[in-house]
Amino acid sequence: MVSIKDISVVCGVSVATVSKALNNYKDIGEETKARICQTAREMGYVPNFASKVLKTNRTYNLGVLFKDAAQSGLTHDYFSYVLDSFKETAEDKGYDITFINGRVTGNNRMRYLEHCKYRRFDGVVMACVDFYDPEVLELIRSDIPLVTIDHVYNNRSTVISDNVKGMRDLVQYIYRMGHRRIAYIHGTDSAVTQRRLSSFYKTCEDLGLEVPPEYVREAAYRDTTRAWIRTMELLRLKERPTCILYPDDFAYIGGLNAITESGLKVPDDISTAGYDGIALGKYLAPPLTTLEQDTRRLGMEAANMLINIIEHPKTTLADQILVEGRLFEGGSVKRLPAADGEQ
Amino acid sequence: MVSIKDISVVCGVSVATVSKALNNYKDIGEETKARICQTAREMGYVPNFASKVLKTNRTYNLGVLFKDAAQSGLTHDYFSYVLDSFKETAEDKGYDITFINGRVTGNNRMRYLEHCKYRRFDGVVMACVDFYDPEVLELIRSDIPLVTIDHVYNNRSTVISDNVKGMRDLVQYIYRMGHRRIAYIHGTDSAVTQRRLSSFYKTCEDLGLEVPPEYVREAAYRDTTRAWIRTMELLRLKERPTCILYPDDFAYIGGLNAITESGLKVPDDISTAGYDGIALGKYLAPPLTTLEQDTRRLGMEAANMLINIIEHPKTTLADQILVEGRLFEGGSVKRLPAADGEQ
DNA sequence: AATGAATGGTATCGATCAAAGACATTTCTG
DNA sequence: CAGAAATGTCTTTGATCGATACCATTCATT
Repeated sequence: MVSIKDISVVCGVSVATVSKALNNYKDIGEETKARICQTAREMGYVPNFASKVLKTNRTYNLGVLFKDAAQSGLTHDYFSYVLDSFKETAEDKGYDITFINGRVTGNNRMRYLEHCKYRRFDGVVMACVDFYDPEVLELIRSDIPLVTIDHVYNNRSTVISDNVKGMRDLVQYIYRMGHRRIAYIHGTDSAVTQRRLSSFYKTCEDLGLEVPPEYVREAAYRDTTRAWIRTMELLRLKERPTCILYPDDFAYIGGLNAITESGLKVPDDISTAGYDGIALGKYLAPPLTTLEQDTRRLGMEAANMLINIIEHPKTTLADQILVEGRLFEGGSVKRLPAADGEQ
Repeated sequence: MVSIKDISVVCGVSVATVSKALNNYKDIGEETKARICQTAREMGYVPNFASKVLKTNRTYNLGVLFKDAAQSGLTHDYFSYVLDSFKETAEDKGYDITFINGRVTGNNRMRYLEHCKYRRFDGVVMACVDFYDPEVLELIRSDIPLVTIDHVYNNRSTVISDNVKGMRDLVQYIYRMGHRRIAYIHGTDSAVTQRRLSSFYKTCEDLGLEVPPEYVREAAYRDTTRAWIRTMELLRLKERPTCILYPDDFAYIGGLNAITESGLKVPDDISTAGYDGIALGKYLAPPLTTLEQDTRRLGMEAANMLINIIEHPKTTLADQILVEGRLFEGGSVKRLPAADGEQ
């Protein structure tokens, strides 16, 4: 591997001069600079990242922490979109992406924070993690620049999908379609779930809908089996809902199977809606009505926010960006004759 | 940040001794070692990765190159599974994962190889890339330990999904189900496509099936629109096929829509089969018959292979691991009355 | 005196950075 | 106007980041 030392010898200058030439310092002769850069190129010089980091303490590497309950890893169809967009944006600005994990060295395991310190990430983004995990909290409390996605901590910047508005839009739409008996199979407890659930209740209340307790049930995100069970329970109720909301589009598939197996059809016999807007939903028959999260913008905003914190630590206060979703009108919500004269 | 220097001061020993203690050298007193390790822990010592790399030239970081034609990035539903498994395996062995890209620094863009050299990856895995891209070839020809997935190069190790056997299994199954007019919408030209396509022809020939040229058409992988068009073309043929094979499960969705829009039903009016075995396929109605690729094993083998090359460079020759898939019998292939007396 | 175990000294990896030096040019001063 | 001082431009020197590795040293034991 060729180093600046090698270049300095060839060009007959000192290493410092080479370093300056390659880093575009102003106090260097135009001609010398050109000659050095030219030589560097010819010799196939690639800077040594390790020694650079050692001196500058900047890695241009960002850590990504992600670990959902279902262990879906990179195959998570909401997060993988967000991450992809995050990656694109970060790479455009010269940052690389490395995954944070409980790094193994010998027989020791590093905690997340240790791993971040070890790799000297300039910053960290986290999503979908167990936000009460002590290791996660330790990372949050550290002084590493950090952005969370879909979870708010004190003094930490966040990009968050607007679940309150999203759920409201969804419920209002369903209401406008004439539904008055709306059930909600919600995800397990988390900040996201809480926000969606309270928005669900609030919106129903505003619309003058009563929500029988048995209409609200829990099933883990992306858990098709559980969604199947909950759907069956709802279908067996004496007063069956006319529309069921699911934790997410993927879990919905389980619900859809339950409905089909019960000899019912969407949307003729029962209406449904999901949440997320994953690719597959559009191709179901009928296409699933859902609240499409703006994954591109979520990832992009998170990356910009994080890089901003890294590059302007002084001027950046803990901030919060709310990213709105968009209602996707599939065909899974049937228009009912309005129960009380609404259009 | 605490360094071994700090520890050496506290313990009253030299930095060399601390280094030895922390790295489990044998020529060090048990007691001293214990004391040093204890102190290091108490002081919250985390080794400085950069200086370590500078001396040892080992980063324990692997580069991942992935860029498919459709730019699906991390959301690719075959690759994201492979990568996830690769990541798990690598992390278990103490390696981290970073994405390779045309890294941007200032106004220069690094080529893939430069990026790898810069980050000093111990090894590289590549999948789904344009294998004829000059930058990719440059990387292939370099001396960096490297494993490719689903593409064979001279002198480079590969993990490859057994597309020949996969396609054969699929076609034979369809034949056993009584089908004699089988169409194949294949992906665009690539090693994978070639293998599947020639296996398709070969198997048909072995089974004594003639394949009219108009039964074989092309549509890019994951391209639902193109699959829709090709399906429509096939459905309009005078002698319509009884079964259509698709490039992959995702593209199939486009085909399914074409079929539905034509007023036909799967499998009653026409049978279908995909390739890949993505999660969604099982939840379609009927579940899609497909050749499920063993993504877990592909990722795992690739990681093991790569780490093996890195850690035993001498003893490891360029190798090739074939990973078999598994036929998933969904319900999309209808049993037909056997045309010629087979069971 | 020879052996072996434990520990220490120090050059080194490849870059950056502050400070100093070389040299030419401009400005000042008597 | 000559010579000294100051200024500015470009380049070099050498310390430094934190760990490793080789070789040297110390001291107890055989």
